[in-house]
Amino acid sequence: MSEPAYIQDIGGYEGKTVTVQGWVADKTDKGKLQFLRVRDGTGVIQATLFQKAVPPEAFDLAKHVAQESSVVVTGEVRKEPRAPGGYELSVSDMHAVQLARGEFPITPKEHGIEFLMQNRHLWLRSSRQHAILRIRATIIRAIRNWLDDNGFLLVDTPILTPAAVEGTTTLFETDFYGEPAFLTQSGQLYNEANAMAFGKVYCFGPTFRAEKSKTRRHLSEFWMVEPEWAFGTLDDYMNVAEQMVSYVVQTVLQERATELKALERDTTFLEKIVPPFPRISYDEAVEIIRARGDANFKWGDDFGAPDETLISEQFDRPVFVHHYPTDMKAFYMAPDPIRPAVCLSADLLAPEGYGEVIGGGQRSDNLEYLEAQLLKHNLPRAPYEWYLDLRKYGSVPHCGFGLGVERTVAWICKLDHVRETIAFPRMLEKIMQ
RNA sequence: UCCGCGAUAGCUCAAUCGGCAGAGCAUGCGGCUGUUAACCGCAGGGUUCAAGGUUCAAGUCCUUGUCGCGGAGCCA
Repeated sequence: MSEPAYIQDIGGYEGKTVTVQGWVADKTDKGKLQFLRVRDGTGVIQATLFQKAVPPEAFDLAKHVAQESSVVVTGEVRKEPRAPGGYELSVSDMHAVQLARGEFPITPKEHGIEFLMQNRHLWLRSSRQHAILRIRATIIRAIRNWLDDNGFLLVDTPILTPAAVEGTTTLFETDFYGEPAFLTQSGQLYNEANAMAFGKVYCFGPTFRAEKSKTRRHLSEFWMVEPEWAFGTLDDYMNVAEQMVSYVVQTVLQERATELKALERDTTFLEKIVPPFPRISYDEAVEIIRARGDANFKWGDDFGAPDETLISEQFDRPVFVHHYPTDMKAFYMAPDPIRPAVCLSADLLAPEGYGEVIGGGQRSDNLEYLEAQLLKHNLPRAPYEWYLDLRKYGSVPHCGFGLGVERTVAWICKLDHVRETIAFPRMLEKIMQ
């Protein structure tokens, strides 16, 4: 038996005979000549079988093998400009591991989204999904690398939580030994405890929101990275976030050019993603909306999707919108000391209409203010007692933010919908595979 | 939760005014030594989402329901 090889390394085997183990992605029958496109998860290579060059059983197999049958193909690696990828396998022998039973649902032709989502477990085998999920993996690795290299310690926060962080209507409830427990909406409050212990920390994990949101930017289960650090201010947060996001985008440009090209992503937009990012206040954002969109937009209202698009369209880079009205944001956001009606928060809006990819800001370090905020938001004190402790024992200014992985992937890949950015999306009231 | 659109062959879709259920792709068989969205020929393939109603006649019109898609609100 010849040397086993992965398709991604095939260029290093030119002139040698190798064995590729994979699946039949596609084929062309030319009579006495068969072309198979074989996929092994690392890539696709064209395997060419001439009738007189292979055993009769192998040729018969190639002629009749159905799409997505698993096969082992042995042949000589040849440089071949006519083949996709530039290399081709001149097959000397081939056998099947398992012949696909019946027709593979996902053909090289077009399909509707409903059908594709029903067959998500099989759709993952297609080249477009490969490109997206490889870029996702690179984005996650780049985020981790940047944080690890910049002094942030990974301290993961719990997924099962006893109480709501920001209200209860959007929580998934579970039965925890007979007591209600909720799937986490954010690691934020725990992050603050960790930041007071370790200085600079981050958590990275799944997050759950039972929101009745049925849009192209919402998932019920999504991944979020949340850095949090002591002695950090609103400006520090924006500096860190723009460095991290720029690093992520540049890493994808360097390492995933093939995948971006497969997605037909215009990378000129991505190449511009370098610090500094423009920063505007909520007040200024309202002016933009009033001037170019809704003239009657009320100060204190949250931005809708069209408003966010309008704002982000004014810039060629992601834009921070800071100093939101205090009443609009979570109870723990620090109010501006000079103008308490606004708080030291900022969201990062991605370009090209992708909306909010980061939310964050400076947290209040004041015990009395937080006690008052709990009352104002009708939150019970007992579950937050430990959180208030953080303001009793060496409270310091601190800040942090949360970046939504799926929205970031959708933006960088320029996808219509976040459902393709994760292998098995969990969407509103829908859980299939 | 609200608004809009849709459901016909395995898939993507067509079917005029209410009048014989169609195409392309996929599949099967045959042909072809450079295909790569191949090409050429032949063949098979239908509870028109469900239930009810109007009609001589319903894929088409009406009612209800189910599911899907798009958008809004809310959020990352």
